[in-house]
Amino acid sequence: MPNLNAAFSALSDPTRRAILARLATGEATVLELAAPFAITQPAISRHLKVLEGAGLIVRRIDGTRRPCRLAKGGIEAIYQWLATLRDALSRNYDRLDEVLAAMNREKERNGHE
Amino acid sequence: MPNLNAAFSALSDPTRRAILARLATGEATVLELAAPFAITQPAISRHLKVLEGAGLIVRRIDGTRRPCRLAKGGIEAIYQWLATLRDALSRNYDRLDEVLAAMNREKERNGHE
DNA sequence: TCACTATATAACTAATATATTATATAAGTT
DNA sequence: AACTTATATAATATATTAGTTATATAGTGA
Repeated sequence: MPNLNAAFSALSDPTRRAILARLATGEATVLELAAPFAITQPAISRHLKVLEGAGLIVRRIDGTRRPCRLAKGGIEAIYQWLATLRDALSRNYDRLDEVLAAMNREKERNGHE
Repeated sequence: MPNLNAAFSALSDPTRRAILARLATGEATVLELAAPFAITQPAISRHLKVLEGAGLIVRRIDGTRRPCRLAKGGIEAIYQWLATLRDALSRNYDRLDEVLAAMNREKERNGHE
C-alpha cells in the first residue's frame, strides 16, 4: 500500500510534474533538473524531497551529485489506483446514463420543466 | 487541457478519494456521501466543491438534492497524463537500468568502492 | 590546504487548505 | 403558513506548503 496521499499531493504541483516528465527521459542531477525553472536550487531540492518521500523518484550518490530517476513502483501504484477508478466508471457509465435518461423522460411525461 | 493541478490536488485527500470510489458504483446525494465519514456535512459539501472544480464530478439538481456522479472526462484526463508518464518510464526503464549497470561495472573496474 | 561545485538544511514569510460552528436558502410536507 | 429536510455559505482557527535568503556539508581539483 503506497502512500497515495503523498503521491497525489506531489503530483499536484506543476514544477514537480515537469520534473517527473524530464526524468521520464532519463536520469538527471539536481542542478540539471533545476535549470529550466525560475526558482532557486533549495526550492528544487525540496521538490525532490517531496517526490522521493512520495515514492515517485529515487536517488543515488555519485560524488557530490545526487542523480534522480523515476521510481517505477510508486508511479505504477497511483496509475493502478486511477485505472481501477476509471474501469469502475466505464463499467457503470452506460448503464448510469441510461438510468438518468429514463429519469428525464419520466420527468417530461410528468410535465416538469 | 484540464486542470491537472486541481485534479491531482483533489485526489490527494483520502476523504475525496473515498467519495470518488463510492461514486464509481453510481450516483449519490451529498448526505449519502457524507454518511460514512466522521466529518460534518459542510465539510463534505466543500470536498464536493473541490471535486467539481477539479472536473472530477458533476452534479445535477433534483428538488433539494444535488446528486453527484463521476465526470468521465476529468478522470480520463489525469489517467492519460499518468499513462503517458508511465509509458515513457517503461520505454526507458530497461535501457536506463542497463546504462546504470554499465556505469557500476566501470566503477568497479576503476577500483572505486 | 584552498577554492570551487553540488546539494541540503534552517529560519522565515506568505498563501492555501481543512475543519468547525452557526446560519442561510430553498424545496417538501402537513 | 409552519416545520422539516437537503444543501450551501460565512466566519474563524489551525496546519501545511512553497518560496526566499543565508548557511552548512561534503566532494573535487589545483
